[in-house]
Amino acid sequence: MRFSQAFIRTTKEDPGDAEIISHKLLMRAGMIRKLASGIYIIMPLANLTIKKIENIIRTEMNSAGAQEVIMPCVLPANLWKETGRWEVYGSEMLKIKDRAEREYCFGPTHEEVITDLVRRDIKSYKQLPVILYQIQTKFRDEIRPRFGLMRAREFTMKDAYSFEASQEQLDVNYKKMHAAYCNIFKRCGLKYTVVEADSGAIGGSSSNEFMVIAPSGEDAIVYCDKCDYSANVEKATTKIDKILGQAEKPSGEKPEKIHTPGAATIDDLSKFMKVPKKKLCKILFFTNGKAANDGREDVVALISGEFELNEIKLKNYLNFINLELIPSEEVQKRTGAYPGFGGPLNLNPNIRVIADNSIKHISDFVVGANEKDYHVKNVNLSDFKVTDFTDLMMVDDSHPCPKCEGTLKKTRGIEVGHIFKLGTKYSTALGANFIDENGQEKPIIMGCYGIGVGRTMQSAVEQNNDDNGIAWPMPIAPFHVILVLLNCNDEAQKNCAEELYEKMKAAGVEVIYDDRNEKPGFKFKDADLLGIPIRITVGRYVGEGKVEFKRRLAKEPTLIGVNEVVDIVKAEIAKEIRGL
RNA sequence: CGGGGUGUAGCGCAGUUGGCUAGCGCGCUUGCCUUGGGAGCAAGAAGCCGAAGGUUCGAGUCCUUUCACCCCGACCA
Repeated sequence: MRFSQAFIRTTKEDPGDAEIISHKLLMRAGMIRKLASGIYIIMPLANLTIKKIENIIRTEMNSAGAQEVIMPCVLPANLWKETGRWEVYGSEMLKIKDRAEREYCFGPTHEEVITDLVRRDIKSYKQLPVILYQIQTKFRDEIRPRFGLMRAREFTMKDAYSFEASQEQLDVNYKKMHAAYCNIFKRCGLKYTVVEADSGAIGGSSSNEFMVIAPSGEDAIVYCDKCDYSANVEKATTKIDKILGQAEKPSGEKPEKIHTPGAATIDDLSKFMKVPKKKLCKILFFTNGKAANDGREDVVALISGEFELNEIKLKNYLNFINLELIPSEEVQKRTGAYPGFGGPLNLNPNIRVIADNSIKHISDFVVGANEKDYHVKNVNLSDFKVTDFTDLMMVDDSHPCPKCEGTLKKTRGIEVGHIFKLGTKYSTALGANFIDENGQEKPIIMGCYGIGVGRTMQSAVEQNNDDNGIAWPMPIAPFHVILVLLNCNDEAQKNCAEELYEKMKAAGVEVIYDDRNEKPGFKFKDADLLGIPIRITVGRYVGEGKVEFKRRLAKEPTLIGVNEVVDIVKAEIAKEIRGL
């Protein structure tokens, strides 16, 4: 490709609406353009990278035994109503109607469609297992799109679905997919980690996320400094007894009301009463948010003041679709607690009280008195009712590893892939059954596996850049080589560059040839911004039969012979693409 | 949806207490000049100041409504 003819427009300045480096660089390099909030145009240069990522995904999926299909992006409502997700998925689903007022949505995910497909065509265990995948456009009407392709509303996703006759088969396929994902992200040149994850709205039993480590990541993850444990904080656990110790025997002293004027937060109260945070009982008030006459349920959550409450864990435990805080002005009426000075004593008798396991590890603790400016000390578990104990705590940096004697470290990640063991959630809902070897009808067991293609591209930029621009990993670079002709008016240089361009093309090297009549500095800046891994500069050494070879992140170029260029370049490319 | 902010040329921005002809930088066009890290000079094109309504002799500027976009939170590949 000649740069002079390429549809590439770079800018010197950062766009006004980009926040993170990868978004700025993709915009400045002219690789993506915004059409509307969360809706982007993939420009020709970015498309080359996208296609490379897709092909890496394809080869890995195919070699894991998956078969590519293409499902529609406009999906009829009836399937979604069958599984109940027409309502559950909520306003994130873009719903549309055709001319006959029939309802559709723009597919946010494809479990319903693929399960419907399979239930029609698979009847016997002999047809199982099977894995299908597609690379296709999804639309999710995100509450808040941001960071360019990182959280777009319209985006390209590779979604794969596996169908099995037994849990063992699912385990095998899940492992295959796990391995394929590792290969994919490795080949894309990403530094990533696999974490235990919450399965969220998709559902299912266990799941893993593939996280690209980056400070701009939207997810907090923890990993052990000694073993291989790592998890999304949404899911992470720890050893509470290593933090809090075992509960001491209650002192036997009676609960006693204490005047604590203005001490409405854990920090204030801890200082005021000179009691460690862990011996304060934090109380929070949640609801599933429905209207009072429409199945609304309020709950009270308790946790030691040492910890933060993990709302995801609570939401999952309660099996709520929605979890929100009760507005503080309504807390008293609905729960019997006084906000700021709330406690588990004398709550409304029919309200559910869910306590974090940490409460079991403390004794003679302090709770709110449900009265302004008062708390109660010397309280123990026997003094109030708890409906259920469960794990509700938010694991944090330096907490103990749940699996070994190590310590957890916290960092941030970008979720580029997510794999789930779905089980029979969708097959049961849609009646996707098969006959097993004993003639018994059973629901098909399923797994599903997603990769954000655009997000993967942008993550690669987020991890591979410097002050001058992008530095693409070789396997996903839009071009491997940028050939820079420094002075268009110099016949010797021009002839040399033209000849090299033709030779490289003939040798199958993916090369962009900067033949524009611009000054050298201008061209170098663009070459760096675009992030092409190898730069060949045709300049002042042409007379000596030499040109300059420079890797994108190298400080200085090295001189190589004009006749060596093709071989050197090909070797360099092969090394990195094969090496990964 | 709650909170905060921004809409002025393709991009990045300035425009004060309302004032006459709306500016700057980058980019774009033409010419000259120039060729090792986003050169210089000259000439030029390009704007319904997001939209609608209002106040006023007069609105980019004040008021009302509305739309779009961005940031912080809950959601996700």
